[in-house]
Amino acid sequence: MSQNLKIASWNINSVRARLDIVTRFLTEEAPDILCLQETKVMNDAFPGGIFRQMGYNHQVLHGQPMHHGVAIVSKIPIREDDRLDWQANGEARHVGVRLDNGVRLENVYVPAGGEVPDHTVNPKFGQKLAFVERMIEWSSKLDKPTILTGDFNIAPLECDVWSHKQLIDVVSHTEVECELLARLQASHNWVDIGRHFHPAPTRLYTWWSYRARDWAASDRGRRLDHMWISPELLDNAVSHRVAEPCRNWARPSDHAPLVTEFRF
DNA sequence: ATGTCACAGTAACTGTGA
Repeated sequence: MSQNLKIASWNINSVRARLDIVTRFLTEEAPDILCLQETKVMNDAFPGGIFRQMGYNHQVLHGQPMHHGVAIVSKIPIREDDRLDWQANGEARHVGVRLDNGVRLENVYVPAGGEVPDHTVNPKFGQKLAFVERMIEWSSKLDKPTILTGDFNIAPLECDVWSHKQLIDVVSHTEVECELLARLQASHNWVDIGRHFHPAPTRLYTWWSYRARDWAASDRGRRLDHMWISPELLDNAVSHRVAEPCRNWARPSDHAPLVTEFRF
């Protein structure tokens, strides 16, 4: 007996400010599980009742005041596995759960890394690199089929940004970041499910700055959000797409959701 | 490219992070 499972991931840029669009998304898309990043809310102020009304009765929250914060809401049982602190500074950037079928689901919000891609003058950039280094140590020891998703804040391929030439020195697309992400991918032979279903150089942006006068017309996007799976799950993956229209909804997040369907 | 968001502290702004 096979089970269909739809998993979505969305950097929501404040879950409270986005209640209208997140509920619209759940109504239209009806994923079984939604991974959120940048919830920007403490756990006791998380609008869990709204999600419960929509059938998302299983919720694992890892929030903090003001910044960052991740959460997983689900229609099917999820059991909390861990909440790791890959920066060792107390920020809420990861939560991992286990599904009843034994698959792990890891939801991560990698640090943006500040403006200047030089850790000697910008400590945030160093923290971002250290964060991913610790992820590599963790990832290389994983021994269960795992789905790793979230806002990685790195656009790894030339076709993952609107201009490779103009962004090569911009944090999110620098050589050191792209190499680090490649090492993370190699550490578990992760399958980049976005590129599995939409091979390079297909345009597959997930983020567009708020600062553009017309985000869609200029289309200066980057692929910062990702869903990776253990190789043994590849046969279970049915489809994957970026729900780009959500970027055009009223009071949008600057990220669009990822939607992946599995069959187990 | 100083453009646009959200949050919190202090009271219509400023600072921070993105």
